[in-house]
Amino acid sequence: MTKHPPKPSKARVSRQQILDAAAKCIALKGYDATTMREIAGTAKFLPGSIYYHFSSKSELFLAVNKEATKQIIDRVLLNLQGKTDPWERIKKACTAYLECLSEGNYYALVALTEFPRRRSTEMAKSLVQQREELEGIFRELVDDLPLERSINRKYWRLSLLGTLAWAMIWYKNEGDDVEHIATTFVDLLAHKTSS
Amino acid sequence: MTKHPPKPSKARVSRQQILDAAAKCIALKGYDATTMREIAGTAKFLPGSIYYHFSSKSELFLAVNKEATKQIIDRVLLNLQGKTDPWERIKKACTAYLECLSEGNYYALVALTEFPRRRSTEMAKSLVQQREELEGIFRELVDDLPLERSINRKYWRLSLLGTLAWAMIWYKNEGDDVEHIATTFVDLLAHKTSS
Amino acid sequence: MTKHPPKPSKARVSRQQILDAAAKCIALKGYDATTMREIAGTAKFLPGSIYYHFSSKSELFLAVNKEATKQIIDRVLLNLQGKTDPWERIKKACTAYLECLSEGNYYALVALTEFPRRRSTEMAKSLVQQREELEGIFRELVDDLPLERSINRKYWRLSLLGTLAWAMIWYKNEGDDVEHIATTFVDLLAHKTSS
Amino acid sequence: MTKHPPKPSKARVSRQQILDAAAKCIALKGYDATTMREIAGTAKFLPGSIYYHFSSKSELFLAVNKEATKQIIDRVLLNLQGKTDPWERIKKACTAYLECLSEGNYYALVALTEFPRRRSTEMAKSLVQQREELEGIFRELVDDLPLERSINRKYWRLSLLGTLAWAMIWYKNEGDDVEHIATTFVDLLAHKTSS
DNA sequence: TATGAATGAGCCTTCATTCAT
DNA sequence: CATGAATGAAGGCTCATTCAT
Repeated sequence: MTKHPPKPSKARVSRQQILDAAAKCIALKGYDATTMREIAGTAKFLPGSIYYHFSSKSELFLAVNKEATKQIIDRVLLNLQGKTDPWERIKKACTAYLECLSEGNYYALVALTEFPRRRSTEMAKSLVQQREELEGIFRELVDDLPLERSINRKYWRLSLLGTLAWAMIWYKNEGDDVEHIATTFVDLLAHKTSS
Repeated sequence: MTKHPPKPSKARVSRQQILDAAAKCIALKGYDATTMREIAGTAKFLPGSIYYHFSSKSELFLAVNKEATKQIIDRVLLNLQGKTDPWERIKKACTAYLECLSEGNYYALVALTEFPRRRSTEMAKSLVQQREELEGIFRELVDDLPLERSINRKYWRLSLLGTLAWAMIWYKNEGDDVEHIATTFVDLLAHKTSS
Repeated sequence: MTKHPPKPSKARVSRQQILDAAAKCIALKGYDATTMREIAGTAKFLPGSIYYHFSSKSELFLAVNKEATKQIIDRVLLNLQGKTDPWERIKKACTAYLECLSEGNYYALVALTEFPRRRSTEMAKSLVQQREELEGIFRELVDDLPLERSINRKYWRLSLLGTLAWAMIWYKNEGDDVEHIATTFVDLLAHKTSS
Repeated sequence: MTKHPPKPSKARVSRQQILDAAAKCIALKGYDATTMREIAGTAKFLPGSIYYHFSSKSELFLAVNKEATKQIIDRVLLNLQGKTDPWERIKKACTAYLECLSEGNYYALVALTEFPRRRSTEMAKSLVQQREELEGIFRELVDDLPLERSINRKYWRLSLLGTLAWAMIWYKNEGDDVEHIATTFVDLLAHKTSS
């Protein structure tokens, strides 16, 4: 007997539309500069309608952020499936991360550009919490690497994460594919010459 | 004949106060969430008074950003004085960069957290332009490094800049001094073991 | 042949629930500050459902007010049953009036606190009309009193009604019972010393 | 040397205009149904301008209420000047009270129609506090009356206040002058025949 | 009958900006 | 130079109401 997928009620569909619209707007203009009217317009709703699905702008934002980290994590886990070599695993994870930054996926951009520091204490806490699982995965991946004993794994990891995050600043969808870039970055830190 | 320091007219003093206040506010809450009233309040002016010194919010922001990059650049150049060894030079530059991120200097934080992408085309152009000189310095420093031929200097530089920028996310003014951190990061990419 | 009580159809029950909820909300916060959502919530309905029973907020309000005056009138008439002495009759009427103001009966509170003056002409007319029967009863009761010829019965009545209405401002359900209070008030105006 | 009255700065004038407009709107439609836009329009300001003088709708309302009680109190005290006979004094006070209810004075109407019970705890406290001074004056006036020992002064006072407050419901600016009405009311309770 | 979902007007408030003084 | 006062557009959010199911 097969398990039925949850019936996509009208509400669920609308929620998704709004979420997508919010992700796009926030990714492009930032949370503060994004208006509920814009989000509504992008989702083809009227302004008031959003509030049937989300009780406030901040709640909507938190939902977008949650979805964003979920998408990155899912992509990373997908890329890791069946891989066992530690170096290959971390390269695959980085590839996933960069794939998420490819144009068109606004969620990931939100997760990387909205700094918790700027939000209210309460929101900040939620944001940090949501991001923690992702960071945890990278921590494990780095811990599994056969690095020379003298190397500080914490800084190694921070360097890699910074390198990846910075890609959102300079990466344009032209030429170099993300897998190559990811490999190159890991190799730079791995003290190997990239292939 | 001695060189007179620029006479600190009342206007210049006020300008500086406003600039400082704006830097602080924008660093802490972001450009969009910062109001002219807040800036005025922080600088102990009334909102209208700002407009004697800056014609608009965006102009004020641009001025802050200019000052921000200037401060980083000055600090980097200061640290480079008298240094000739390429590895020492890049480490010193990184140290300067991280020093600027230390708590208390709001300017640097502005330069790193306000993404041009989010601004109008015109503002974005100005922002990118203002940051270019700083990037140029790092480009030269990297170009001067005796890296193995197989290494892609562009990605090497991007990795380093990302690593440094990411520090604003995790760096807290506790324990480890910035010089040590900077050295560690360069060594990680330099294929050396940090001391 | 027995008289069947009106069959409590589901609709009638719902109607009553909504009416009660509306009375409570309006009594506590006033018509303008009461939302259909609150009423629905209090009645354990969804907002849209109210509109099956009442075509608009104002219609619902009018229905509440009608019920409110009906309840006061019924109570007054009940208290008057079998009484023939004019002074006793008016005291009993006042007692009924004050009883209705006792905590728990939100209807009466609505009738006393929602001033027609504030409503649209049309609504105001309805409200005044609904209240007229009650006022008429008091007019008759006062007319039946053996007052000295020099006394202006209109002002006497207005004074009594004002006195009673004002009770909603200061009356707390503590100590003195309403019958005693009612008697006292009538005696004050009757030029007698209350017992 | 005469004392200069405080120079009516522009701000003070504006404040008064807004206050007057608010009093009128709130008197006619009630606090909840009155919008800041209406108040602004009535005062010939733009909506945003109000907030230069009052930080919120509720603060504005509290200011109106304060002014309202002040006006009634001032009028009462004025009418009491030079009067020493207790009966004459209370009649004069009632006259003042009714004068304030005359059409055109919207402040007094606000004070009588906006029940603290319906406001937030904080606002309610302010409202009650503001009204207390007025009530205190009437308490003293009643205490000074040579009433028969058997009469409960508290209920006597409450009856008079209710009688006066109720006037706002039925009083129309036609015919009978307020002094006559006030006298009549006091006489009704005073066990005298009105002149 | 009742509900889930959407509507669009309207509310309180804030904002960057202006300008006479 | 700086301010007090005003502006008017826009922002987040709520509301009475509707209607297909």
